[in-house]
Amino acid sequence: MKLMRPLMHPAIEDISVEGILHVLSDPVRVAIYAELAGSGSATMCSNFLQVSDRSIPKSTLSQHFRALREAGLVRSERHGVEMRNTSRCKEIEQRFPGLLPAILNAHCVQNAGQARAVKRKQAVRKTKSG
Amino acid sequence: MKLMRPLMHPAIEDISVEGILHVLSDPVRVAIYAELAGSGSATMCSNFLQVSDRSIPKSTLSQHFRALREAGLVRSERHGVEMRNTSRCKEIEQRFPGLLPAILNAHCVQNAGQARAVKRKQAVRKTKSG
DNA sequence: TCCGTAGTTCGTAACTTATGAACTATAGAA
DNA sequence: TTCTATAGTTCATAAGTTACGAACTACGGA
Repeated sequence: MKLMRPLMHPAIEDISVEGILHVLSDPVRVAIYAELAGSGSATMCSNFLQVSDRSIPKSTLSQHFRALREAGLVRSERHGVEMRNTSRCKEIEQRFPGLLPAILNAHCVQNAGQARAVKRKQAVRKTKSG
Repeated sequence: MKLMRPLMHPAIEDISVEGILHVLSDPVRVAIYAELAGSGSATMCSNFLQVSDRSIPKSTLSQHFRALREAGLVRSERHGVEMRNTSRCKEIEQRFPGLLPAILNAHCVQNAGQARAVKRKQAVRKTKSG
């Protein structure tokens, strides 16, 4: 009978810039983290994402949360059958001031730019067809 | 006779946060970039690194510079037999304000912390032996 | 005790990265 | 022009990483 390993969280001083950058260099993981740390709710259970985007298998999501946790970006706690994740942004802000805000802001800028590009394309298509 | 492909540089609007984070999540590449963009000289030829750190094979260094270039962090130009690399930090600062300064600063913080940890260990060793 | 839900682990296929050997490209000497 | 040295690139491949389905654990409630 193989048992589940306990959840590992690095101490704040063991969190590395490379680790943070690596974990946030994946589009799914930045999106999760942006939701958690940004405008969204302070806590998020992994299942929320499975419900909102059925395209990501749950084993993959589980690995993404593990990556976020082991890089120190997120604190996870089991509550009954579900897992609650909270951002460790305050701690990280102490160690690496400005890093996470800058990344999240860049992420927003990029998303806004993409949305604008899509609108432009739609407008062009309408002009051609009309 | 296979010829060398031309150097590809993305347009500023095609540079992605994920690409930047991924490329800078490698310790060798952040170190190169920090040297280029930070306190060091504005231009750097790849060979400089081979001379200063013999432990990295030149084919590996070549790939690292290609990664930096294709993520949009660096502009490379061939000058005779050597390659000159310059940071594209001004352009990136326009697109993603504060992102690169925050990463470079975090990198400094981390290096400073590591240096302090090493000194602490040395001090402990001296106390034990003395 | 059995079922359903939430998440984890494992095996493996697909992808990425590092590196040595062989190459291109250029400058300068003979 | 041809030879030689230097700087960097490409290619093959070995080593490492990641994604995902199937089978599992863990917990709550009927």
